[in-house]
Amino acid sequence: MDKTYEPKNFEHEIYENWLNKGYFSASVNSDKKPFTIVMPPPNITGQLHIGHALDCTIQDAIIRYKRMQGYEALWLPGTDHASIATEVKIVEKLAEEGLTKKDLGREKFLRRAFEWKDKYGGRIVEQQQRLGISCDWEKSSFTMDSKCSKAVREVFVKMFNEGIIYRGDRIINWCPECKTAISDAEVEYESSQSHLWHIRYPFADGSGEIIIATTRPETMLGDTAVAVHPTDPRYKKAVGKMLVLPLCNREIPVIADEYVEKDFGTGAVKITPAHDPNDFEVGKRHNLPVINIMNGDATLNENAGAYAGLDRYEARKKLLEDLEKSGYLVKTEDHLNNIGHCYRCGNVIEPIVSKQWFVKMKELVSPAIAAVKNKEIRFIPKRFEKSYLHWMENTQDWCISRQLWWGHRIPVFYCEKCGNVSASVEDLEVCPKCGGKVHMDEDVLDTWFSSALWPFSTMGWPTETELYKKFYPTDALVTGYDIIGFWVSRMIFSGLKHTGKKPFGDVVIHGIVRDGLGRKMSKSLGNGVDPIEVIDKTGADALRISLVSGISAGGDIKFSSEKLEGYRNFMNKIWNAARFVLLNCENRNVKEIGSFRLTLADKWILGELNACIKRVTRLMDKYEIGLAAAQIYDFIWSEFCDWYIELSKTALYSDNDDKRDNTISVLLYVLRETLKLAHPIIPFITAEIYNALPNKDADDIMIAPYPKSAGIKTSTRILRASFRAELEQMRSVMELIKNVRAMRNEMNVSMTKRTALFVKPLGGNKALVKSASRYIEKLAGGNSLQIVDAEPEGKNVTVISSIAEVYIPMNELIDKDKEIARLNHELEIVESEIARASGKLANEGFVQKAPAALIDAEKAKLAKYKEQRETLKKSIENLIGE
RNA sequence: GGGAGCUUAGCUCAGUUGGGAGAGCAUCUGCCCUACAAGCAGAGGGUCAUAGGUUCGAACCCUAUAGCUCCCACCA
Repeated sequence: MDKTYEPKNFEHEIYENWLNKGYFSASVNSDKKPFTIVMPPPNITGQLHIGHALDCTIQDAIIRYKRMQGYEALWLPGTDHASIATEVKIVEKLAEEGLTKKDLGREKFLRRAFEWKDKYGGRIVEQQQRLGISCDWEKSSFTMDSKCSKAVREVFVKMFNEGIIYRGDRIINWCPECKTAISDAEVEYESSQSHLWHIRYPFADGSGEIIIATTRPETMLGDTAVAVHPTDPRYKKAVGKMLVLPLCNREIPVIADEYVEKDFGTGAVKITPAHDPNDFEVGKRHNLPVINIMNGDATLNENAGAYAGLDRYEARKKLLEDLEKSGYLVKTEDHLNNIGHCYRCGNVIEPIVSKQWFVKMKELVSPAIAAVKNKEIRFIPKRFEKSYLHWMENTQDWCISRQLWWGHRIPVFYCEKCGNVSASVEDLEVCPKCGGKVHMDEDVLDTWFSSALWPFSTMGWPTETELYKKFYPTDALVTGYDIIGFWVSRMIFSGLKHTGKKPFGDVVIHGIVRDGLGRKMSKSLGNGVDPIEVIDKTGADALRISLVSGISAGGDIKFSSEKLEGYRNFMNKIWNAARFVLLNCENRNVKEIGSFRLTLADKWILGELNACIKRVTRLMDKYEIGLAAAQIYDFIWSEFCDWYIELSKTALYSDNDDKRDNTISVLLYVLRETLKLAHPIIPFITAEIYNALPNKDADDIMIAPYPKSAGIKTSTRILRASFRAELEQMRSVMELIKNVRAMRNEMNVSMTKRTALFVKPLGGNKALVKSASRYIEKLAGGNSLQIVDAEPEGKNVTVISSIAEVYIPMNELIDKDKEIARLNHELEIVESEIARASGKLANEGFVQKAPAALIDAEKAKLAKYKEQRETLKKSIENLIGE
């Protein structure tokens, strides 16, 4: 092994080997219980960012864990065509060449898009592989490949025929730049300083006027009413009367509707059903006409009369001038309001009435709500259930048509002869009704329409493939909380509706990755992190574990170079620990655990390992990867390296071959199990070291059995591995050692200055102290150790602990006054402990109501501290008396 | 406006069913001791946001308040 950890030297080779061996591919013929994850498909718009790396790491950790536990683990990868996002990118690129979509035409445009997909889709796979993820590449899907497209068509036609998909007029968000409808979720609101214009609308009978307030005066050209609140006394008499729309000379009624807020503006609001979603609803309630005044490019149309042809903002300006001239404009107020922008191009969106395709949500939502409420589908953490239910309960019909080219073309065919509209899985040439010529709908489907089918379309549904039969429904879905509404909810109702089964059981939600300052990573801030650059620098494992550590329960995660460096150091620590073990293996006879007598330290580390396995398993089962990682970190660094390796040196550096064989066998065993424990999170380094082990229990670590806390399995039996008594014993030995070390530090006696140690065991701890004496001597800086019954003659430094007192002959190196001061400080601490414990025991309520075990423990502590108090007092007296 | 979450050491966060406040980083002290200076041994540092309540006992449970974050809806 190299002296320092150099991930570059082995990560690639290890990954190639995994691919060649076919370890990632799941078999439909296996007898093993399946465990399935489908990957949330990254958009093909570009390269992966750090958020994907997080998403992938979590999934990979889960799938590797399950695979090692003996499941037939399938992780199905793929990519998403990302209709609007990709189309925008391609249009941008065309613009660089001086071309437009129209110049190319639909067919050539799509060819370009597929070229784009091949290029960027491939790049994404390369990046994912650098991360080391173990998905079944051969089963990889793309939302527009033939099997996914087939599922899309099947679903569309089915829902069309059932009347769940319908075409209708609705207010949709129109992006005048992208020239397409975008869903509500794709609108981003930005608060901006605007104006509230007050405009006079006179009554038709000349009996006065109503003043309305608006932020979008140009839409008044499409007004078909003015609404007031039914209980508003100011307008009580006005309801039912007619108003003359200024500049248009059209008459519109005054209506009463609860929607109006009395306190806003003037309490009277103009109603423009064609250009405002709320007004549209009001219009429906009152049977108002709908007048659309706008073209797709946000210029005004012929309904705008004199303003036709003008851009929306020019029209606003001119209209305001005209209103002012003719005295209709009462006043202009400053007003802060939220304006919707297209999430892709940033243009101000325009609510417009238009003909679009919709999915009727009413019947779809109730089974989807029930599946979560009756715990068939579980959100982890649970609180996201509320997000989901809230979204589901408030969702409106889903607008699924987009005026784009890149995507699944809507499989609807219009007969030019008889006007029949039909949906078909196969392309139609002629009308199925009259045989007349048909043409296909020009629009494509919302990207999420195909994403919604992802858990089963990727497995070949509607065909009952072997894959589908074995692996569907899937087990876990891992994704960010930001797409619960967009995606998770739609997969749930789609799965239930089309396959009759829930698409997955557990929804594991994680947060988003932020920078060190807690800001979202974004291009404009320039604080994004390229996972590949990080991997080049520190290796994939360090990236993986630093992403996953510190995340818990759907919380956001901060990513910083300090954190990354910390985990890179951890990798180095593992590397060197393994090097230590392997270097000491030479010429040693490796034995099976259980075939020789274990020392106190051996039993202790095996007990700690066992406890660690238990905790890690429990956490992994709860998808708490971050907390599991923390447990592993702690065990490897604080217990295995800092203590056991140090303890093992007393045996390893002795000349007793038996002891050396035994110790190296324990070291190897613990190392191997620890590597397996950590492998799901840090696959490369664990695999590289595992390959070098003389005690491998599988051809490759990724197919080795995951450690179990049930006990240590040997060839003949299972050993109990909790070693509870030894854990306690060793911990008190460690406490003693630490106390001596702390004293040395305080008294400026470096560890290199070895001293004699006189140890006086307390209570029944003589045997324990005796068996641990070599450890104490070595780790507490002794050059000799003697077990005594009383403090030796002469000046000594006294160190107290719960199992023993340690006396170190004081030579000229240690100052007497300083030692007295130190002991007095110790005494203060002990006194305060005595006060605390006796106070507690003097509390009647505590003694009566607290559990007996707790009271006993408190009494024992009190006794121990009292004993320590005596020791300290005596030592101080001795020193003063000298 | 509706909903969710957060507030613990200088920073980033853990803290399982209520039972003596933890880790990493940073700071300070001392160490190159044959795995590792990307390291080792120590130390300092906290009114667990605030105010009440329940309890023998509260970081944890309940109520209110303040500050921050996110999601949803979007008021003309």
